[in-house]
Amino acid sequence: MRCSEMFAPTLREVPAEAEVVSHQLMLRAGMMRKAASGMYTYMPLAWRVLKKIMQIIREEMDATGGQELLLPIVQPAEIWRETGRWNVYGEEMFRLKDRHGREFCLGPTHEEIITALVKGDVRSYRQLPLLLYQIQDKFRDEIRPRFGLMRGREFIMKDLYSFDRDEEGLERTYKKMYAAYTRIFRRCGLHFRPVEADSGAIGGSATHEFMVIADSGEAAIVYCLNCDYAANTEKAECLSPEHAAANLLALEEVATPGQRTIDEVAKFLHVGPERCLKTLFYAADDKVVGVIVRGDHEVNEIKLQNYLACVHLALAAPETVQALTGAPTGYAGPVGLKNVTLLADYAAAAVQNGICGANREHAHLMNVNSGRDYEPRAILDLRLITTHDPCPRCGGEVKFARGIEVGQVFKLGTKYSKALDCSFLDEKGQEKPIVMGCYGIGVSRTMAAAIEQNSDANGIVWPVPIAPFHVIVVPVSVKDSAQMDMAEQIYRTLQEAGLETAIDDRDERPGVKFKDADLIGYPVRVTVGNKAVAEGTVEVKVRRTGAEFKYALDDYVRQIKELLGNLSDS
RNA sequence: CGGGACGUAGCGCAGCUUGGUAGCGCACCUCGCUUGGGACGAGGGGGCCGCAGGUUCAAAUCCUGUCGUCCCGACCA
Repeated sequence: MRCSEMFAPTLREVPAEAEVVSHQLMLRAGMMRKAASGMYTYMPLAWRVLKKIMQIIREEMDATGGQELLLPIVQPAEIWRETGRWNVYGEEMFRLKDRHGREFCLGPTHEEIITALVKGDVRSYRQLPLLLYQIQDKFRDEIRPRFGLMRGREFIMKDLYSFDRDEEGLERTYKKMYAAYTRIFRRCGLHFRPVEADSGAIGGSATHEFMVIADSGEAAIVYCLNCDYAANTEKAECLSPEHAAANLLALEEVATPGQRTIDEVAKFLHVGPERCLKTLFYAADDKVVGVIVRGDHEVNEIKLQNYLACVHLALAAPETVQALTGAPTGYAGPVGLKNVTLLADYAAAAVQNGICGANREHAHLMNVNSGRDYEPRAILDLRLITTHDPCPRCGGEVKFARGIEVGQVFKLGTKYSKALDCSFLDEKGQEKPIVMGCYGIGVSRTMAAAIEQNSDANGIVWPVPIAPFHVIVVPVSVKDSAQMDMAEQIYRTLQEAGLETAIDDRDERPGVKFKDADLIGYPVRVTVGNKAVAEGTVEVKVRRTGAEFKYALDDYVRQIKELLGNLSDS
């Protein structure tokens, strides 16, 4: 590729709209432009990267027995109504009507339509297992698109759906896909971690997310320093603490004028926040529930929602709290509360002689004990894990990290096959629902995640396997025919050797070309200037390390290949 | 959906308070000069100031509405 012909308009300045580094650099490197909020055009350089990522995915999916197909983007409402998700998906789904007034959506995911397909054409256990996948654009009308490709409204996704005859089959498929995902992200050159996750709206049982570790990630994960446990904090289990016997003191009301928050109350009464009980009220669909956690803990709404099996969950309005407790927010407590279901977190119920709101303004209760002073409907794990918690597997120390979710593997079970009546006949002629799994990879997000993880002050530092080109040849002056002849010669030779090579034949000053090369992130740069011509050597600079080498004319191809190989391994 | 901010040339911005018909840097075009990390000189092209109303002799500037974009939030009483 000749840079003089390449459509990759680079920008010196950072567009004001870009916040995260991947977004800034892709705009600056001339890789993408915005069409609308959350919707982007992928320009040639980005498309080369995306094709490489997709190629890696295809190879690994095919190796696992997957077969690629292409499903419609526009899907009829009918099949979504059958699974109940036409309503569950809510505002996040792009909806449209055809000229006859029939309803459709732009596919946010494809479980429905693929299940409908398989239902029509799979009859026998002999046709199972079946692994079908597709790579294409998906649409989700995010509340708030942000961070460029990280959370777009149109994005490229790979989805594989598996159809097995039973749970054992699903388990085998799941393990194969998990292994394939590990290979895919490793091949992309990413630093990542699979974590246990919550299955969320899609439903199903076991699920893992593949997280690219990056501080800009939207997801918080927790991992154990001792064993290989790692989980999304939404999912991470908190163990029930050991119950220690203690002297239960008499309940006592104290005046706490103007002290509303846990911090204020704890400081005012000279106790740690772990002695306090935080009582929150949630509106769960059309009911209200009270949730008690320790003062230094936070409610995990995912766990709460899963327990309640509700569709909508949000903190109750202050007026609701006032009506239930008879006090303004800040003075709520479980003691004496009627007419509301109370749930307590393990750690909260274990607090002895604790402190909580008295359900009267400017007053709190001391020496509150679960079982004596209040009786929750249930005591369970309802909070977010902290770094003070032990690893739920081995008891070791846990740490937090942030991650970008680039892939997720799900055991769906029979949720969709039952809803859509997708079944097969086994050897005995018995009809059974197909057991499903689904496995997604955010392709465009993976590209962004790769940049989040691989950039410096000068621009992108592509991992070799997904770099748009391997090598850029930069003649210092295109007006110098000796330089140009040598550059062209090297360019042709590298191409013939199978390396994806670009030559910056633009009539620009060398500084401009070097800056652009760094920005775009070619892993290896060959500079052809007077020195190279005079010495008859090939000057090579490695983008990632900045290391420079001089190679002999009869050996540089091998050397560059070796360099690229070493870069891929690290 | 709530809060904040912003829409002026491809990009980054000034001008708006104190209305008088638009400017700077980069990019782009031409010529010269230059060529090892975003040169320099000269000349040039490009904007109905997001859009629609209103006020006014006159609106980028004031008012109203609307659309778009970005950030924070939609959570811990």
